Amino acid sequence: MASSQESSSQNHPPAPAQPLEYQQQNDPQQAAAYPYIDPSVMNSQQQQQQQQQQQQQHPPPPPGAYPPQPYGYPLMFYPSFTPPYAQSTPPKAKRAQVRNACTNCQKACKRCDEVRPCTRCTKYGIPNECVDSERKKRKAGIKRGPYKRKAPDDGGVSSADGARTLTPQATHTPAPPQTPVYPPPHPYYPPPPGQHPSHQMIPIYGLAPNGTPLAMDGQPIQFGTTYPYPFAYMAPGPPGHSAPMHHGPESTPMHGVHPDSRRSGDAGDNDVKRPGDATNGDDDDEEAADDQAAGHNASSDQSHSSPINGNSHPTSHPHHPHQSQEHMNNSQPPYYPYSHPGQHMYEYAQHQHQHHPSSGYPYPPPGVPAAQPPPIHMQLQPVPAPPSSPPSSSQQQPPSAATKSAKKAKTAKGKGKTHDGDMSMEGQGEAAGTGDSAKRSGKSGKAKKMGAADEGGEPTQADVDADAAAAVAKGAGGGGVDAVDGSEVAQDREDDEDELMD
DNA sequence: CCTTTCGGAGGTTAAACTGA
DNA sequence: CAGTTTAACCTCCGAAAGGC
Ligand SMILES: [Zn+2]
Ligand SMILES: [Zn+2]
Repeated sequence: MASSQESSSQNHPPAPAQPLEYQQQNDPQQAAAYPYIDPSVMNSQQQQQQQQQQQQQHPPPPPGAYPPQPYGYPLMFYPSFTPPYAQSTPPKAKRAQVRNACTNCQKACKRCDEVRPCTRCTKYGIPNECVDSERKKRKAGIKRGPYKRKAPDDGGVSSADGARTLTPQATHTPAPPQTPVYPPPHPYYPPPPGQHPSHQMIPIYGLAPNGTPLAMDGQPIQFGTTYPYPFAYMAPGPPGHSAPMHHGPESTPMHGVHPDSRRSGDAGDNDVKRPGDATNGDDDDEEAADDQAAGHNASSDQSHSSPINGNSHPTSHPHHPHQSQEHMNNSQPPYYPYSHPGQHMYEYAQHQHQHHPSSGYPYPPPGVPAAQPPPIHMQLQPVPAPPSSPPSSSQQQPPSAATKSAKKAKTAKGKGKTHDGDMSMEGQGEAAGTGDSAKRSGKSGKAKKMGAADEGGEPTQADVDADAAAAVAKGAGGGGVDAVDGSEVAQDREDDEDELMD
């Protein structure tokens, strides 16, 4: 089964009507859009863990329990959820995510895949530069408060100290007393030990022409009212396909938290204190510390802190403030200037120093048809050097390189976007990052297009040409990105750290 | 129009806890 | 010590800003 998809599917209810991107997974030709992760690609540990998780959450249905699915993918619903097809905007399927993006993709903040060289690098003709990004080891020794334990009976979660938290169901379902109660379609699989009945899943055997989910008996499953057995339990997809075996809030790693409420403090229980809150040090403090490290003052950060996150957003995602702060643990020297109190210091750093490598990449390289990428497991062979592309000696410049220099110049100028404070910081960062940009300079500063289209995008000829040019420019230098790229991140980090030290 | 920026949603998984 | 819970760490989508 698709690794990331598998495990991640626990977090989010895939939509009955699969968004195009995700549907494409069924289409070998478009598999790369949302890569199907070949099990063979994932390491045994992954598989093991996934299996483990699956089994923890729900016992697999007996073989042949379900008739063949008209759709290879699961359909499930949260309680009281208006069926997606009844909504104007179908919910998004869960996003597939690789375990570890390659450095190029990471820098570009673009989708990578499990194979190496990754599809993207391959497409850009820089397979040899495709190396796994380094993953930071998780901090150990961080104390947490007592864990909440699930209360099997009431659908609630009780904390060790007696505090109670609502489960997703409780949170998202008003649970009107007079709401009709439907018996679970038969067959269904009993919830795992200790799991609340409301977590049971309904097998959906298909969809009526109008999109109504059908139970095994062919009868439409009622939605739109509180449904006691709201979760669809999708039968496994056809052989060779990765149909998640289970879904639903309970199966998410965030246990008992609706996917939409994962951000702590959401789900209406803002008062519930995370265990970490008690022991982990104050978020604000951390942020402040971070700010300091970043040469900021807290207030400015605050001001630019996302309107959604911190300040005005009515339905702010409380988790985000937290998420952002998690990067600011003062116990750990920041790698980057966190001019953004927000999360994604990684990406942010990238933005600061690299200006989206992606934009520097020709996509696909000249001469390479922009057609559908092959399925991942077939993407191992590097794209032959594009005919029109001069750099025969070296590969094309990675997306990053081309744009970086040009951009850096810009940014350094103080080109401000919306957040002045940030920008100023960014400016500093840029300045500091000069070394890097210098390294990258010498390449054409021409910015290329890729942006939105990105993975699936079709680069214009101009882009391609530009990239080619860039590649040439760079190619002369030899070295290639791999030298630069591989160490780029580390280098950047070092730079940043140095800055911070000051 | 195109590229870049970056806010932030969402996924993964290892460390902390917990109960047996 | 295995199972559970939590959050640290990470990916990358997609809208908005800015430049040409
Ligand atoms: Zn990649
Ligand atoms: Zn790669």
